[in-house]
Amino acid sequence: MKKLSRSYFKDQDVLFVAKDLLGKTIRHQSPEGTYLAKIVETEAYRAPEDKACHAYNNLKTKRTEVMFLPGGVAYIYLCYGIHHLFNVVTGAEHNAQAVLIRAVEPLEGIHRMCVNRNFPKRKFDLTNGPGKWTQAMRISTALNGYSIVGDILSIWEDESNPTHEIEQSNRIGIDYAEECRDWPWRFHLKHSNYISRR
DNA sequence: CGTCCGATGAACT
DNA sequence: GTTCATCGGACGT
Repeated sequence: MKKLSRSYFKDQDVLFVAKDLLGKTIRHQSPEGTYLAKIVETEAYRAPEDKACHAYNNLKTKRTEVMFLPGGVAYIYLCYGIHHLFNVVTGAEHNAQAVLIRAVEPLEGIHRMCVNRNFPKRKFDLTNGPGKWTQAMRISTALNGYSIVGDILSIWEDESNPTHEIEQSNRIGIDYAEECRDWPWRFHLKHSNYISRR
C-alpha cells in the first residue's frame, strides 16, 4: 500500500479525484486505535459555479475557508446539527473544491466501529452513509483543517490496482441547488454493499 | 418495502 | 427565524 501524496490532491481536479478515490483505503489513527476502510461512494463539490457547494460564488466564511486552502486537508462540518460530514479538499489554493466521502466499507477496527455506532442490526448500516461512517470511525469537526497526508488522517492506494466498475449519478440531498442538482457528480462502486442509496 | 417527521446546532438572512 | 451535502424510529402497505 502506498500513501497518497499532497500533490495528488492539490494538483488534480475534484471531478478526477472523486472518481479516483473509489476503492482506496482511508485511515484514521485515533487515540483508541487504527480505523481502516475502503472508499465506495463519493461526491464532488466545486466553486464558484456549483450552487450545491458551500463556497458557491466563492463565498468565503469561517466555515468554508478551509476549502480555499491548497488540496490535501480535511473539510469537516456539522450537518443538521448532528452529523459530521467529511470532505477532502482538492485543487490549487483559492480554488474551492472538495470530495465528500459518502460511504465506506470497514476493514480494520470493526469492533470499535460497532461500539461507536451502538451495534446496528444490519451490518452495512455501520458505514453506508456520510454521517454513519464518520461516527463509526470517530471522525468529527475537531479534525477540520487537518492534513490528510499526515499521521492522523491519510488515504492509501493498492498498487496492484484492482479493477472495479464505477457508476455515476446525480448528487444526493441537494434539491435546493436548482440546475446543479442534476449534475452527475456522484460516483460509487457498482458492486459494493455499502452504498448509501441506489 | 415506503413515507413522514423530529432531532439538533452552525451558518446565514 | 430559516435552512441544511442526515439519520433512525414510527407507522402504513
